[in-house]
Amino acid sequence: MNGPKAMTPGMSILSTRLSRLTQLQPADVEMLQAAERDQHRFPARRELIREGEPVRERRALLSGWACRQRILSDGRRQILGFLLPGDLIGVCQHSAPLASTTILAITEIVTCPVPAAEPASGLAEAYARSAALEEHHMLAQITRLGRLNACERLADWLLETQDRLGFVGLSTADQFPLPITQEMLADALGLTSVHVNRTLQAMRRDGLLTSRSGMISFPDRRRLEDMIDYKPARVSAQG
Amino acid sequence: MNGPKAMTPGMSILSTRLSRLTQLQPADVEMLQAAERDQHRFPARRELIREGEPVRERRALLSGWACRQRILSDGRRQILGFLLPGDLIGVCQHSAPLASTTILAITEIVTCPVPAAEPASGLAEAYARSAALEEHHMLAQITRLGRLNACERLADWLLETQDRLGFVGLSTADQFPLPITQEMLADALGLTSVHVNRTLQAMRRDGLLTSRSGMISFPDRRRLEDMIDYKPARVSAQG
DNA sequence: CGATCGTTTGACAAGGGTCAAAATGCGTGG
DNA sequence: CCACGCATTTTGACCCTTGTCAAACGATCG
Repeated sequence: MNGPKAMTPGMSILSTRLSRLTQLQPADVEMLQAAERDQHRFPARRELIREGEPVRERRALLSGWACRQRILSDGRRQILGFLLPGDLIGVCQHSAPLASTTILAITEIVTCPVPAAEPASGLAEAYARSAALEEHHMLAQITRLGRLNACERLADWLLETQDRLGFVGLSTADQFPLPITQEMLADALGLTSVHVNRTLQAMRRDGLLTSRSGMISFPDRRRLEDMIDYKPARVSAQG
Repeated sequence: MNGPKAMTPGMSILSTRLSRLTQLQPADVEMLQAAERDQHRFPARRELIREGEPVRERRALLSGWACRQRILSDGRRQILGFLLPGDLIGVCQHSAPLASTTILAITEIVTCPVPAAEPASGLAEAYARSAALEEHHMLAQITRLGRLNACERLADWLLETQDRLGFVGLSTADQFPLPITQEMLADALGLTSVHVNRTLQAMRRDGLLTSRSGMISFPDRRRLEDMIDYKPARVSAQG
């Protein structure tokens, strides 16, 4: 578990990501950067929100990894998705919302509050596009679990994750951090950790990926993309 | 394929569902009922929206079933979710949205336009809660595909579907219409139609369900619920 | 230098997939 | 009212991907 060290303390990840989602007014960027100064730190393994409880406040992730998860009554776990730096947590349009999932810090994480947006403002548009992206990820997850085999699931998820990290400048062209265990990967991809392990080994043998000390890289990303017909997320006609 | 006949032509399904989601002003209800008069009919198998194309208008489903689906390059299909009477289609907060999935009419369907809502109005709240419910269904779908076996997937999906239909008065306590083929069920649940068939037979043998001419009923719904630890959707602290 | 967590390996089992064909149901037209 | 044609459901035999259980190995940290 060595992700946090690899990530910068998040100087302005939130405003970076949101202004890449849509053009923001300078006043909005300032407001976001002010909010980012109000940082709150959580240790790894801490639950931020528990499924079914009222959502108190809207927060954004500035650094570290978190996940949304559900535990079944017999102990099986499903990781519904991962939260990466720049992502919004619990931002939702209706009043009195209940948390739809538990949110768990994977590494140590830093969060900040998310300023409220005027209706129809650029900021509101950015939040809406962020939500649309999140929906896109959920749909991708459904397709992965429903119709892809183990190798395809891994490839698809890794490509998506590299894109998401790259979007906020946390992935270089050739490598990115992966601060999660194979067991978490298994719980996210609907597999067992044993099978994830074997599939990763096979992919390494085939030259599809290499990894060392929590960093992943693709010798030939194009080949991976072609293998599973990967398409990057696209949510709006503008940008 | 005999669902449509079993459903009423949708006198006021939309306003019924939305006002069950949150308290609405009489003026809002009137506006919705006016919108419902502007009906548009689509034949079964027609694509309403194609993935990646701009979303032109917001519509609501008044009667019939539709689904959101994705086709992989080699022909595999994943059904991401089903749209039932009262559901909103393509309602989204940001400008210039692109359709995240193709939407396909399963039976013949009737739709109407969805009136725009004032920010912070009761109507806006209703739309937001509808979106939250939709997110809930996607999360349930992820858990189903990731961590439930074939029988559990069927049971979980059937219970959820009965609840959704019951919410708009389309399910009596003991039976509800299921106007879809086993192959569609397979594409939704990440299985093959052969396996869906065998699993359904096993469930009938075990007295978990009975079906005849497109109607499903549960001899003992409680038993099914206990079997998979089913919890009905809950999205807001109020109601 | 144990203790602990995570990764790796092996042998075996099983849930679910594949392929192909038969049976059933159903709408249509004569 | 019957017969035909198509879609859907059902069945059988066989196989493969993935899961299970258990143990060994490796790294990291107090």
